[in-house]
Amino acid sequence: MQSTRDQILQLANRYILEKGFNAFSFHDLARELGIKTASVHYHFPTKTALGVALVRDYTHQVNTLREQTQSLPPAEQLKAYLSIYTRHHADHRVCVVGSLAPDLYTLDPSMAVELKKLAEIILEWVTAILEEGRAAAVFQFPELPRTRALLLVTNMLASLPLTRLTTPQDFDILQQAIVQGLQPASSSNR
Amino acid sequence: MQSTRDQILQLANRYILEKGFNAFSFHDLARELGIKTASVHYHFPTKTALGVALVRDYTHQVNTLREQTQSLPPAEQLKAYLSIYTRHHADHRVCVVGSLAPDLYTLDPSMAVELKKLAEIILEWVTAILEEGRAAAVFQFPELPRTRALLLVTNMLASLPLTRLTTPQDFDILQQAIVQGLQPASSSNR
DNA sequence: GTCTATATGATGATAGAC
DNA sequence: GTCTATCATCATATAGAC
Repeated sequence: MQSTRDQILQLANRYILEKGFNAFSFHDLARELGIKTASVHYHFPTKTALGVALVRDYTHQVNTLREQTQSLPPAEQLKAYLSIYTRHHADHRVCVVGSLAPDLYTLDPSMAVELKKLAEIILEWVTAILEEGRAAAVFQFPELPRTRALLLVTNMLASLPLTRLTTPQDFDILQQAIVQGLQPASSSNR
Repeated sequence: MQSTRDQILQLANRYILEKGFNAFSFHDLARELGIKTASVHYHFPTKTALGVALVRDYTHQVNTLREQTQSLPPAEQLKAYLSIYTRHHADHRVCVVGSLAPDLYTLDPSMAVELKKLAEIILEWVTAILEEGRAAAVFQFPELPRTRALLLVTNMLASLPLTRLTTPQDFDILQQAIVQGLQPASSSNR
């Protein structure tokens, strides 16, 4: 059985990833959960408080996934990272960073801070995967690991909104190209 | 002298790229232009009408830039494309697609249609640049041109929101890596 | 083209009863 | 924890005068 707090968090997460932080209200949450807006305010005094809790939650999930996969081979770690976006894509959603970053200047500073932390955590994780993969000779790339991580993360971040405009297949094409681009190449690489 | 209509369009464009479509109102526009909301409604009956005009405007600018640069060498054409994002980055803005695509499911269908057209136009343009560059042996890459265009465009789309979270220098690092990654390589390529 | 005035509904948030 | 009731504010939009 899920607490009301968790139900609110989960539903708000869905709204943010589907419509954006500025396009849902406490009334939307209350209606869908069969409660009143005052009850939502009991669990989260302000919308900003809800937003902060949500980003922290997401950050925690990312950290957990990293820990759970850190002893796997680099290629599997990368798969785990990419699987986040595969799931979002299947649900026609974008990711938290992709949703909130464009709205950054409309967010309360307390939310912005959490979002920046999340972005750093993701970048650091991907950088570490790439470094380990290159050291093990299962990945090959000419850039600095962090630079390649920036390329990879921006690919994934934008793949979700962009392929809602083109075609869902483009998402699979993108993920495949990213994996192949890291392959130690016979002759030419990505 | 700029018409009121054009002033509204320009200001709305700024708001969308800085805060998102769902985070500015006709009152914001009116206040900053020293007019009343009813006057804004005279030029654009609905917010959706304003949004449609805005995306069409942006599409027109992209088309113009493509035409103006189509007889230049591929590397210069690519620079022209990348310069769009360089300018947005300097202004702490995202691009139209990067701003509106995450909000897609909150937009009126008439806006969504224009946005999808814009995305296709950009992808087609970049694909053409990459094809021409590879034919002229100034670019090298193993993917299909359209696949590489997807990679390149997602890099640029997400670079603007993401580097507002990390550091502005990351934007330059990204653009440089993209250009270098297309270089016909001595040994290893991107 | 721009204004005043107004309608209508949504939004974030709070006080206090149960 | 959840409710009713209420508030102030804001948003989109329209009618009609100037």
